[in-house]
Amino acid sequence: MKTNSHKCQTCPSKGEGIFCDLENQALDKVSSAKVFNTYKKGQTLFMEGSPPYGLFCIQEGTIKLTKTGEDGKESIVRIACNGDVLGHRSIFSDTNFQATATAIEETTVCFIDRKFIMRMVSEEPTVAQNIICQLGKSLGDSEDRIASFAQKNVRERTAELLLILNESHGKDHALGRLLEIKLTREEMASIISTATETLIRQLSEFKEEGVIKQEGKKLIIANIDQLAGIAGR
Amino acid sequence: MKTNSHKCQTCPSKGEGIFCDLENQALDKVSSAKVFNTYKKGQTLFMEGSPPYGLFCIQEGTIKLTKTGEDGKESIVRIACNGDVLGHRSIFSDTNFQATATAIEETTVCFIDRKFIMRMVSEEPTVAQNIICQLGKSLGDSEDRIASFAQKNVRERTAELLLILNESHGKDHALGRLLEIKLTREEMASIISTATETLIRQLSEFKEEGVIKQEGKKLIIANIDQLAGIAGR
DNA sequence: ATTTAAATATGATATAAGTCATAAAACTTT
DNA sequence: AAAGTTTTATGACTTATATCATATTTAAAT
Repeated sequence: MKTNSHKCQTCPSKGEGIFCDLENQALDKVSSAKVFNTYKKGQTLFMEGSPPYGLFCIQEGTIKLTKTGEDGKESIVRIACNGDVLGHRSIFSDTNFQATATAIEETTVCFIDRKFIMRMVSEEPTVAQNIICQLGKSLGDSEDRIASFAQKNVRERTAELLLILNESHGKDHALGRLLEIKLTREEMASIISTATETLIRQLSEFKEEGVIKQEGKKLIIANIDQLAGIAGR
Repeated sequence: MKTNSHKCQTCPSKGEGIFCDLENQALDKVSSAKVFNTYKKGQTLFMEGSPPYGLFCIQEGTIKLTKTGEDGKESIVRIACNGDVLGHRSIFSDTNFQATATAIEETTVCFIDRKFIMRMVSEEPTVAQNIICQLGKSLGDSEDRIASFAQKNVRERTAELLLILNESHGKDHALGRLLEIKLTREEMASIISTATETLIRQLSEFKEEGVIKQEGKKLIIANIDQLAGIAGR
C-alpha cells in the first residue's frame, strides 16, 4: 500500500501542513522524499516507547494519541487530523515516542525520513516556523485541557468537548451541526478524563434537554449557544 | 532595573537556553538585542489575553504559568525555570498570551523583541531547532499530566509532583533530597489539580509514613524509591 | 440468517475527594 | 513587640463521580 506517486502540490492538506509556504521546487524535493501510506481504522502508526524514524504528516483522516497506564487503562492525550504532524516532538528531542498513535477512521499519511526533515528545517525557515506554530498550538490545547480539568465538572467538560469536535469535524445540517467523527463513548470519556458511564449519562441529559440530537450513530449539536453557555465561554 | 550590560556568553543558563549552539559572533547580536530584567516574587511578566511583544528567556529563577477560570480560580498549567523560554507559542502563532506568567521567587529574565527572534529563527537553524525541542518537551510534560489526571489518584499525583520537583529543584541533603523551591501548598495543589486541604492531608500522610520530612518550610524527600513506587514508575 | 461480541444505556451503591469550619503556626506590617 | 494577615493543619460532613450490575441495542463473525 506504499507509493510515491502522490505529489505534495496536490495534497488535500497542502494549505494547512508544515510545507504550505514552500516554493514548487522545494516541494518537489518533499514529494520525492516522502512515503505515502493508508491506515485503516484501528491500525497503529507507532507505539509508545518505540524510536522515531521520521515524521508522519496527516493528509486526510483522524488519529488518536494515547498513553497507557500501569493498570492498562488508556487515555487519549491528543486528537490529530488533516495537516497535523506527528513525531516532531520525539525527533527533535531525540527521545522515544511518548504516546501510541492509532487511526480512528481510514487515514492517509505521508511519512518523511528524520534525516530529510532535519535538513529541511535547517534549509527552509518556514518549515521550522510552521512546526513551531503547530507544536505551540498543541501545547496551548493541552494546557487548556489541564485548566479545564481543574476548573470544570463533567457536564461542562462534555459541553466543551462537543464544541471542540464541532470546530474540527462539524458540518452544517438541517437540525444544527453534525459531528462528522465516529468516536466511541469510551473514547469521548477518555478525552475528558471521566468514566464511560458518566459521559453516556451526560449525553443522555443533553438529549433530554434538547441541546443535542442523535441521527443514527452521529451526534448533532442542536443548540450551540446553549452548549457554549454550559461549557462556560 | 533594565540594563544591557549582561552578555549572553556569560549567562548562567547559556548551556540550556535556545541560543546555546550559537557562535560567538551571533551571540553578540543576541546580547545587544536583549533587555535584562529582574522580577521579584509575585511580580507578573505578562497577563493572559495580552499581546506578545517578544520572548522571555529565564536566566535564573522560577516562573509559574496560570490560567484563571470564570470563577476566578487559578490553575497552574506549567512551571518554567532556568533556560526555559516563554512566549514562543504566542509569537509564532500570532495569538495573545493564553496564560499569566508570575515569578514565584526572584527571577532574572532576558526579553527579546519579536522581530529579532523571528529573524534569528530564519537565519540560525539551531535556534529554531532548540525552540522546537523546548516546545516539544513542554508538550510532552503537559500530555504526561493529562494522562496522570486520568489514571492516578491524589496520592499518586502528589508523589509524582514531589519527584518532578526533585528533578528540577532537588539538592542533596543529609536526610535525602531537599526541594529548593518555595511553592505554597495552594500552588502545589493547583499543579496536580486538587483542593489545598487534600494536598496538605496527603503531605501529612507522607510525613507520618516517613517518606518525606520537613525542615522549616522546605520539604525533603527521605525515601525516593518508596515515593517512586507510590507514583507508579 | 444466526450466533457472538462489542457498544450503549440506566439503575443502585460506594468512595475519593471537595467543601465548610475552626484553630494554630508562620510570616507582615505597623 | 503587638496586631493583623496569610498559610498550614485537622476534623466533620457532603457530593460528584466511579464502580458494579444488568439490560438493550448495534455491529461483527460464522
